[in-house]
Amino acid sequence: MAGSLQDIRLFVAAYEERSFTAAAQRENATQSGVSQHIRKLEERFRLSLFSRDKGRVCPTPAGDSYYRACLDVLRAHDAATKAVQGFVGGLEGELVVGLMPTMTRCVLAPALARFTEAHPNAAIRVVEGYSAALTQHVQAAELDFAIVPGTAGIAGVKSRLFTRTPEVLVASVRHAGRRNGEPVRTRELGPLRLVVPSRANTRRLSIESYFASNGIAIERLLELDAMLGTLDLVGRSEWVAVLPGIMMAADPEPGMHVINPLADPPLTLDLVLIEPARRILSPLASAFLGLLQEEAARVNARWDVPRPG
Amino acid sequence: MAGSLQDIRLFVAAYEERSFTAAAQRENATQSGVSQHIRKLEERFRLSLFSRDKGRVCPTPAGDSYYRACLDVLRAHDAATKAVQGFVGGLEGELVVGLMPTMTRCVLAPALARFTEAHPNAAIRVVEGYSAALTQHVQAAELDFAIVPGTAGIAGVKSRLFTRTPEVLVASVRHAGRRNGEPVRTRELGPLRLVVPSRANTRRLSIESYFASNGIAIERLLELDAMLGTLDLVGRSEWVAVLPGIMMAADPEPGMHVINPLADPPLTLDLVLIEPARRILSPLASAFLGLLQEEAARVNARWDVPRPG
DNA sequence: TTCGCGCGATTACGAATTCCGATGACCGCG
DNA sequence: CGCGGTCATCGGAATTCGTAATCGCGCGAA
Repeated sequence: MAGSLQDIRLFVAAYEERSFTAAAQRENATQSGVSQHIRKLEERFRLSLFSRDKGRVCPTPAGDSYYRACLDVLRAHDAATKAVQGFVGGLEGELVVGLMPTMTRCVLAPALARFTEAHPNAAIRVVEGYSAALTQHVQAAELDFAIVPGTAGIAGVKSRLFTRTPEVLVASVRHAGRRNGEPVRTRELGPLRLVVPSRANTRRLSIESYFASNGIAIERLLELDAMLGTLDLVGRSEWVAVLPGIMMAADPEPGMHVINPLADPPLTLDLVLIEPARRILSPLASAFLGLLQEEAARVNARWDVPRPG
Repeated sequence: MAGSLQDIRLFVAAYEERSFTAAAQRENATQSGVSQHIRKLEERFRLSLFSRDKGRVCPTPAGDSYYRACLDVLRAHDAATKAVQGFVGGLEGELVVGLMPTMTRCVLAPALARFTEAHPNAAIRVVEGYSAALTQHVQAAELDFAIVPGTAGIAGVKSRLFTRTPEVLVASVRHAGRRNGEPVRTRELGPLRLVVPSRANTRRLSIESYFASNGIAIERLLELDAMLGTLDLVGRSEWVAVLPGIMMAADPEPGMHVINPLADPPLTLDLVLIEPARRILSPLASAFLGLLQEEAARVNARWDVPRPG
């Protein structure tokens, strides 16, 4: 009842060769097969595609028209095949990972680009969130894994160090008297207007204790959980913030911020990988994790202090 | 090895329904069949088109891409089917007819238009020629039929009257003092500069004898076998010609010629249909002949003289 | 004219494919 | 834990497909 591609292939061959026999050879079939297929078409359409008299086969007007249309079909089929071939190679499957904004700002994009390139037929979904929400999702095994700030162990969640990144001081280029990139000594810091995350955020505690134990005066404290808002405020005012270096490697608005790693002593942030304890990382998850780790290392290298000697 | 349209149909249905079972119902197949077809595709491409986990099928990126390409294939196939459906109805076959210029000037075009409309899948070829050549081709059975001026019987050729058309006097609108269309009496004709066909043409004899037996003076005689040239010459000079009315019903350059049927007595030309004696007219040939005859009658009516009373 | 020769149509039969129905595994839900 | 839904799988039936052999026809050579 319904047409098949073989009909069309053989018809096209017969049309182009002007011979059933030649068409059969070209298409690795037999003259009889070609004849049958074309007869099937003619019966379905209730009209003849070829005129067979005088020993030669030559197309009728309907055959001419059908031939041109059939070329489109074959071209489309070829295109479909080629389209899908672009997805071969690489791993397959689905992947959902949770990342905190610290990771999504600089590291995610290049890792994602390499991942989709290497595994075109993998479906990946990234959810951005803070540690509490991400940990919860990992517990529920709704995420293959997540990257969060180092925390205490949690039931049902397996964790290990993902990377360590220096915390950096971020200030406006117009108000800070420092050169971008060079380490800043704590004793050189005057009284600061400091933007910090809320107490729900793990980093808040370490930042406060760092400033306290190094005797740095804090002129004012502003609690802000919005990362984009923090960066904007810092860029336009005398407020400064302490942020993970891994997210400040590339400034989307160059020249707006001055970024200086905290040195003497340094303050670092540990990012840990958490995954559902009951599962093991899928090959796809491992692949993406590897890429994330490579990109994280590349970005962290930006803040490597040249050692003396 | 090679893809089939059924693969594509079922894949598309499964993609759109997001369910093998629903796809099977839609395509009048079984869930098992759908599953097998899609597995076949996936094995050929060596990648998965659907992700089957958690009880639902959802397309992979490759599946998405393949789906879009498959729509093009199905559209193209539909277009091919519809294209050929435009040719159903009417007769089929091949037809070669021979016509003299007398027929091709006014009668052929409308007959051809109606013919191709009514029999879209028929292949028709018209060869233009003069009676000798056409008769020869009919003898050789290379033509289904031909229309030629009435002649004596010829071996191997069956003939019968096709139509009778009045001969008309054609002159330049600038040199003739007559109104277009009205009959001209022989005695009103002064000495003429007359263009005639060569002696090979059947009409030459009848034209000469007509002028002789009606005592019309011929100032000069010009032998011209080129029909287009004759018309052009007549349109631009004092030369006149006698031509079959059936070919002068529509003047391609209106206002150039004055055309007057010869009356008192009238001169007419008999056109006869000739066909190979050993064959009978194919249905296609009959159909075209009928149309030619209708159009000839319509054109001849242009010269009907309103009868008194 | 007659005789091959080439080409397509037709037929019958064996092979391959497709299709179907039943069964099994899996998941979410009650 | 059973229930209803899904898809995968399997074996056999039905269909399609390819093949070989044969026939008819037109053409060209003898």
